Amino acid sequence: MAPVNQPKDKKHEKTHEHRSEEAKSAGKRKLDCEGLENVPLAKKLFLRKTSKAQEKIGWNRGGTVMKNTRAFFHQPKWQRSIVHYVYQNMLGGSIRAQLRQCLQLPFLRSLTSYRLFRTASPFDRRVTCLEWHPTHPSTVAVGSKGGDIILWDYEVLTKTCFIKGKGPGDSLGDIKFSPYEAVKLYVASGDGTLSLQDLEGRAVQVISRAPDCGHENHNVCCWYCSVDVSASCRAVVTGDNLGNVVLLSTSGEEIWRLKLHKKKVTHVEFNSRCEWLLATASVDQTVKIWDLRNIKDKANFLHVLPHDKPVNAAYFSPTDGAKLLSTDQRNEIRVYSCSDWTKPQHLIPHPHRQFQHLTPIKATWHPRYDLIVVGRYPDPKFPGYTVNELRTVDIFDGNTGEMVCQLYDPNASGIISVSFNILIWSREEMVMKKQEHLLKAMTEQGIGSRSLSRRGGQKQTNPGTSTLKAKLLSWEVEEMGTKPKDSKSRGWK
DNA sequence: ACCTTATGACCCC
DNA sequence: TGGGGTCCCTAAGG
Repeated sequence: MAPVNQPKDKKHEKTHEHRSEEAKSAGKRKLDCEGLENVPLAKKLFLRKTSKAQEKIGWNRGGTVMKNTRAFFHQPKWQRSIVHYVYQNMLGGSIRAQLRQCLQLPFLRSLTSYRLFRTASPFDRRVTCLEWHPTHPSTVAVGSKGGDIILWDYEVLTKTCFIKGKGPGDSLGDIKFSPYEAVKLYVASGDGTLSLQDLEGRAVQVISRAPDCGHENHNVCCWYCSVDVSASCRAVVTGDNLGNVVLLSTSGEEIWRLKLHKKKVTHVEFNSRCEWLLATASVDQTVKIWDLRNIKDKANFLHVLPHDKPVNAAYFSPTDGAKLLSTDQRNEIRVYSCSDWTKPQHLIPHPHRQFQHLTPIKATWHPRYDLIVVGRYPDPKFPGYTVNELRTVDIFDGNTGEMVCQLYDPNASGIISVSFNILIWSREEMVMKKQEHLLKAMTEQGIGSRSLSRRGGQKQTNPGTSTLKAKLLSWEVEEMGTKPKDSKSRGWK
């Protein structure tokens, strides 16, 4: 399935184990490691993209897979055939750059057949952030403008968990799964707190509070906008709307707080392969690369990457941590390489301009290929604009900068970035199969009939499959009984 | 059909 | 450095 706009699966590879000796002692060169052997099996098994292939061939059965996999891994390199790599790829393991390139092609071919699989609109405000579950392949955590968080397994009808937010002012800038306990989420909120939320209902732990501005309405002037967690450093970074970056221990002790940017820090991120490397992005139109071992003030960054507009995000590539993908607030996507931070390797023109009432659009990496996924917001002022230009999800090759695919489904009206609804895409044949499966479950549970009537005006494209599709597309998490009664929902147009 | 609400970024004093 | 006004121009709910 295709990441909608914010897959951010980097944490799959971001965790402790890989950042071993080499990463610790190394500089930039070590970023480019190809090592597949060190990747823990558990990680390989659960990388999101693998799930479909696994299901298809019935290999998704814990113990057996582990054994087989282990056998494969212990083959000497020279004995390995393409089968080994294909298999390894299916399991989500990291692969050599060349092979990744070669496997990318069939993946791209399958991408063109991706269709909307399921949607959910569980919030009364727009979606502001999304994170894939670190180990469960079909589960996402999604945060809203009102502070709500939903944990949703879209392969199953009734598996969700909903944490109600505080409403206005509790806008969630960013969420990250704890690398230690997957039931916990670090949450940066517009109410000024950085907290560790528990998805199983245990008490919320406030990790940090943005400085009090002294006004009546406490904290309204300062709030955290972004978070990241490093398992190996046992550290959390966060950035606020005034340009401060804070480094904390995972339990909340403040290590330092420095004003590293002139304006809002939209994104902070640890590098997955090099534990001391940190990237920050800001509306001050810069991305800065830092050496965590040596941060004193705003001037002693390793590199500045000046942009022409405010920057929404700067993500390290999950494949090797050696590239950085930035999105500005108008029409540029950039790919930088750690081999030369002085200029972007690719400057991709792309319309995704900032608008007050839209969640900022952020180009993100596919978790296993150097592919870039980004929502298009057609702009009459953008060169090449046409009147009927669609609000697609665009996919670019991160190595060439070429656009390789556009996803579009008329059922998903509006701007298809992380914005108003949660959209899950999957391969067409899988969509059919899975929708049938889910529909059967719905009928069995006697819960299929009311969703259609409640939701007028949905456009249907194919009369043959429309009923089925409409039911699943309009299916709301609300009907699973997890949505609070006082929360109004948004349906499909 | 029309109005309201929604804590973004920038410019100016 | 901070408050007020303006512009960017979506989308749902009443």
